[in-house]
Amino acid sequence: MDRQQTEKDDEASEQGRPTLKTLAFMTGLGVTTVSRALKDAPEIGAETRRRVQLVAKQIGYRPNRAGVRLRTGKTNVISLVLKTEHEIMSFVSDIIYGVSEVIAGTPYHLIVTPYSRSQDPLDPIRYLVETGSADGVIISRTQPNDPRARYMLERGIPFATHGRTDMGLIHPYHDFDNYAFAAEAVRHLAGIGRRRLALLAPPVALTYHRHALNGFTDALSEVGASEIPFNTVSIDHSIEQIRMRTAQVMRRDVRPDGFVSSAAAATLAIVAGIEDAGLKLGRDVDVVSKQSSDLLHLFRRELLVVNEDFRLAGAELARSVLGWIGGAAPGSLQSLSVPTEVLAYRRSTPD
Amino acid sequence: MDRQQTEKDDEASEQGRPTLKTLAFMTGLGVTTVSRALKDAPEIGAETRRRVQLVAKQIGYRPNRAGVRLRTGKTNVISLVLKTEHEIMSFVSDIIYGVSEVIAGTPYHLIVTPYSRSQDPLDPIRYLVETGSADGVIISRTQPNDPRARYMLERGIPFATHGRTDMGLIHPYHDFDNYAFAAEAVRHLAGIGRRRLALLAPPVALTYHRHALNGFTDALSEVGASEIPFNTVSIDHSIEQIRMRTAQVMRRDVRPDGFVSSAAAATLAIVAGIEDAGLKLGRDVDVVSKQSSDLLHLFRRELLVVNEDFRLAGAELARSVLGWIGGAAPGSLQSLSVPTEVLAYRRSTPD
DNA sequence: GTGACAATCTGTAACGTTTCAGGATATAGG
DNA sequence: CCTATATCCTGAAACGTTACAGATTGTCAC
Repeated sequence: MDRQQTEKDDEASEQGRPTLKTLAFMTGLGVTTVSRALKDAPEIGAETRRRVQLVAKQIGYRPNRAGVRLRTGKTNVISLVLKTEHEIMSFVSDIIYGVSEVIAGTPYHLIVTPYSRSQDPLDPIRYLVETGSADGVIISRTQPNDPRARYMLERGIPFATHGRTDMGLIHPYHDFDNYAFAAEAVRHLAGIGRRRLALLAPPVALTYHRHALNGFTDALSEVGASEIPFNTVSIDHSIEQIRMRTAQVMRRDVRPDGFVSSAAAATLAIVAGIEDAGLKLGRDVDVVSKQSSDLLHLFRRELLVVNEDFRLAGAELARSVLGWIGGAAPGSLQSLSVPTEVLAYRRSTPD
Repeated sequence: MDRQQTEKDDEASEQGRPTLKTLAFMTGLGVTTVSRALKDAPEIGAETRRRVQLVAKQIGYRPNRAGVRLRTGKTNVISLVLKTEHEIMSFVSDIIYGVSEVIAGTPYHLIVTPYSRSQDPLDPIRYLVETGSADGVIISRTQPNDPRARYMLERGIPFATHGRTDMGLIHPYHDFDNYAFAAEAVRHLAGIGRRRLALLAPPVALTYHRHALNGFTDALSEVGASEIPFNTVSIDHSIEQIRMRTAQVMRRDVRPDGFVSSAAAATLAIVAGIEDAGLKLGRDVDVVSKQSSDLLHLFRRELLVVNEDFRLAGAELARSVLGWIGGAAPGSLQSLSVPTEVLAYRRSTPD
């Protein structure tokens, strides 16, 4: 009797999770054949292929990620790079859910790679690229001239940015149309008689600062309203800073009668500042704000809102990265989310 | 001249990232020696050790994760298992930041493993364990008799729960003391003259439902106040449902003059419901709410709040899991976060 | 001088996968 | 009957790491 098989018997009867070797033993085929059969290689007979796949499914075979990764370099990982500073009413959970939605049912895992304020934003990217820790990367807080995007383009690693760059380089992105948002907001405010408008913009360093600003000023001249400068704060400032600054500007003789706010949390601060100055929302001043969940109307029903869907953003970003990894042209993986119209929950009548 | 070295020369002069082989070539040592030297093994000469470590640092050697994982089974991954349903004002970003904080500077990566409402919560856990995808797991939405905790205990995989179980089994957890929160809230409301209190509790299935409820009822009898039943909704219900239900109960003859709310988003709904019924916060009724970021006082300054720090929770959970992986006793890795006292921003005087 | 022993170091194998370079068999062409 | 070719399958090697089982020194006791 042939006892050279002893080793193989042992291996295959071991308890651990099944490997290609297990499958090979069970089907009586070679490891190579099994590997090929599982990925529908054409040089494997149709019947063999079905047989292998059946057995694999039956015993719940799952390729060992470490094995694949070591051999091929493919990590099956998408990394979401995040700044860990506390953003109040943060949208990152929504982005994560959006990404998750898309990669569920793919072999991809989502890893979250954090960096802190004190760090160079390039650090985590370098780490990921140098250690080959991910097949694709998603970044946010995108800048017009973004060193991270440039770096990844140079190394040829697929990525997508939340927000656009402005370097003449082509890469996948998803962005909310902040130009349209700001412009619509201004038009709406003008439509209800507001003439002196202030913009609480995103931080200057980020690309969408300019988008929002341009939409704001373009619409201002279109409707013939004027701007009250409000650029000493941005939505990155603290609630308290925005609140104080708002109160200050509202106490002036020439004060805004309308605000455009690029973030929901900041809007709370603006409203607080307005009320600190003894003025009333909806009567003395109106505020149009972006929001990512439908909460602002509970806060003050006079608030005017435009919705931004971060879960959608996450999903689009994930789709883009996977698309690039899958070989699609980066230029074809760009999307822009069109704002909803300005929504008024209920306006109190000015008296 | 010895040209048997040709192969080795080639390998070491390749461009890719350095491996043990590269280091071995550069130092003139064997791969095994290098591997040992890097982990301070005692059988390596002190000088050799320093030399290897110096070179490794110089050329920026980083162990290949796939190699380690394949050989040892160690993934250097912590998985955070999350339900992906849209939670408004979600705290998951804070938890993620807290976890990140702790695992920064360790070789660990954080992967987010989602599951959706429709799925068995055990599914993602089974996946992780069966595929050996993580060295440690963090779960939330913990139940008194939690199948996930039981499963992981059986398989011996380190984990920590956000919230406690009640199965007589010992495992690491971090929890906010919701008993103390609810009790304190009741005492505070009683202290300002409120006698008929309603509790908006966490969903019944979760362990901290009972904690909150017990704290609530114990304190009620302690201060001699009475409960207005409000258990047809929980903080898992939609804003609209909570709002409607609040308005209903506030229109009754015998209505609450105080609420204890276990979540900030739900509090917005409660307040909206109160005002729907034509009543005034701070005059007709007071509300004590948990909050995880300091926003509620902007919403209505009459709100009474207790802060819960989810970033801390994330950090503690990460520390617990790492501790367990590191061999600490699970029983020593449990922590309970004591609530801050009830904070009043500013109360309007009842008239 | 020799055996024992400690101190350092090293090669080989293995983890699970895919790729490379074939090998075996059958079919067809001449 | 032999060769060419297509079809289907296979073993060996490699990815980077660690564990195992030595190998090579030098030192010391006797």
